[in-house]
Amino acid sequence: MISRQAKYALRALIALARIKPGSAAQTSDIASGEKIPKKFLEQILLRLKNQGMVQSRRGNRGGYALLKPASEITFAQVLRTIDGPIAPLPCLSIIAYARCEDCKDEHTCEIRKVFARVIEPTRQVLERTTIADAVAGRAINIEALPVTKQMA
Amino acid sequence: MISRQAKYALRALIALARIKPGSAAQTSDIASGEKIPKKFLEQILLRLKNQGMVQSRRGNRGGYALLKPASEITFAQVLRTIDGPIAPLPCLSIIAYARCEDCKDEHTCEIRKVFARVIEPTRQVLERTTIADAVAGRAINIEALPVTKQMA
DNA sequence: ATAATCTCTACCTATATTATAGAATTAGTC
DNA sequence: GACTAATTCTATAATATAGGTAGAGATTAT
Repeated sequence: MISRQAKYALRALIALARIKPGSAAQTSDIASGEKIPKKFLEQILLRLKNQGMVQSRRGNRGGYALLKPASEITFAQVLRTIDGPIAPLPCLSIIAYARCEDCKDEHTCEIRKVFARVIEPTRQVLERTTIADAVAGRAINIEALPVTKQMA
Repeated sequence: MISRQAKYALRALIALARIKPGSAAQTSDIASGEKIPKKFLEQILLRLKNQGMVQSRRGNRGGYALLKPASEITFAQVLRTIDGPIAPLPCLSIIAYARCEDCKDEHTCEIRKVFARVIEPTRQVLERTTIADAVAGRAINIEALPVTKQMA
């Protein structure tokens, strides 16, 4: 399960992608429009800002706007920013690899092999699907994805 | 990330699948062999027993053994027993479906659509891979999986 | 009997999740 | 310049989850 926070982040980014380019949306508007607790959303937007996904303007008539084009913000980036690694095992994580302390041999670990097969298509989808895709209502078709070889 | 408990459960089941049929393995042996805290493993085996995956004998020379053939215990079953739903969103769960309270319309939710694509191949692998596969060292090849249509 | 083992319940600690509160800062507007 | 509306930042809190420990009780083989 992804966290509620991650879901909120995706919804907020989608909302920001929908506003007129050049304009900004205020936290309150997004919060009420998406039914997200306002002060909670503030923190989420702040994290997205620190990651360089959105920009903000303070003060009267301030608000948030996307910093990068929606087509360059992937679901994977958002999930990694909010929830951390996408991988089901530490030893399969790209952004936070860690050896399983209790694993005898990573290369022969059968559990790892199974989850390597699991995470592969997941990454394919999450890294190729962007906020723009979500806004446009075109989720990537899994059948169109090239099949890649097993990870090393 | 799957929980450590789930990883322990999988390893314990694999260990049980390796012992001589008809015999039993004791918690202590599995615990030391797999580097799992013994009392923690006890609880895990108990849960697996209550789910009908393993059987136990108490008292002197007691222990655990698989109740079902290893080829009939899937990774998905184990994960669901220990960690709960496999789905990334409540609204995509088979075993614990729940509407997202803050979702306007489930059928047009773009986030849901994306994660529906994500969970599909994951389920394919986890529901087809068994403890026997892991023991035999043959993880299912993702390329061999039939591609299915999008979920409704 | 007794020793070994599973069974069951309770407990504990640390961390993550999901928020809420409020003061500080900034920027537009009158 | 004062006012107001907004973000920024930090702190706090309630709740849940994860990971593990403890120990009494039940059961079985010897």
